[in-house]
Amino acid sequence: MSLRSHEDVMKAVADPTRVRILKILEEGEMCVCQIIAVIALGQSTISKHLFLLRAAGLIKDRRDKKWIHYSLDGKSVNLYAGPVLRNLRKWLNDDPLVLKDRERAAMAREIGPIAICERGMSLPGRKTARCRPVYDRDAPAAR
Amino acid sequence: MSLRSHEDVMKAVADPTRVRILKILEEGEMCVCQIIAVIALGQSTISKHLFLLRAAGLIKDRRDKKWIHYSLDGKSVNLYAGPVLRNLRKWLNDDPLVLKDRERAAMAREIGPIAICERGMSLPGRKTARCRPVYDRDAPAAR
DNA sequence: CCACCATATCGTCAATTAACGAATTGACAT
DNA sequence: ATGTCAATTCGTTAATTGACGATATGGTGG
Repeated sequence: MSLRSHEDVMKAVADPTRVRILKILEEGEMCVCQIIAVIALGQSTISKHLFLLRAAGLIKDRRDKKWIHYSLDGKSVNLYAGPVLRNLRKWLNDDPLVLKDRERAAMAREIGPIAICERGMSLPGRKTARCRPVYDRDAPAAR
Repeated sequence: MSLRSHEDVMKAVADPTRVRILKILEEGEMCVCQIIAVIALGQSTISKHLFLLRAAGLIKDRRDKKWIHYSLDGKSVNLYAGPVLRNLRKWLNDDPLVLKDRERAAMAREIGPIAICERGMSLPGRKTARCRPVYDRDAPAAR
């Protein structure tokens, strides 16, 4: 446990997309297809993010039938993972994007993996506009 | 205080060089030329790192005569800075590179800014070999 | 034991980042 | 006022990163 593993964890939580994933996992485990639907980025992109989060010891996975469910790793081998997850739980709970993700995550949980995969890993969303919440670092501060 | 400022702080501590700087500042404030001598990277490189750490609210600066002294920012405006600094204080205290930096920092403090600047911002070091402690992410685990 | 399909991996591209040396800045001290 | 010099900013380069679409993998369920 030294600079190396510290770097892994900090780099993992330095990316807003990965933080968004961690924040929706706070509510409970989720399968990959659901995470893809909520975050609305390419499947390979999400897969890579999950790989990095797991490599950092922040999340763990479990297979159930055709689906792989990810969840926060409560007892990580990485010394730094626990405290970081505990801080995160207290933080960002009023961030607009995190809130929106939570809503979408709730929807994804209701719908369930089967229906989400059938729909091509997307959420219902509004009929007209493409509804994909994105993180824009340079967006004006929340209203 | 949301994803944006969280990102700033986490990105700041995701870089091992910046962590090394924070760890030597734990022992007390230091002027730029001393930090350069301890970390042994280019002057402009260190200056950039200090800029990012300050932008993240992790450190603050103070001018004394010709020298600018940096120190950990105990009461940062960035909500995330305090907890992160507090964690860091507990962490990495047995990392080989951090330990070596501490020795060099002690030396730099003894010598003082004046002498260090005269020496071209370097520490005495062993007579023969170029003695520059570097972080190698892929180095075999510490002996 | 085979086909399917959820997930992982690969290859590519654009954007970001960390390093360097050179040029600039600006406070101090004459 | 002005030269000095510690520190910052600039410009370049190589390495890393995040995104994508296409392809590969391997567990499930027939």
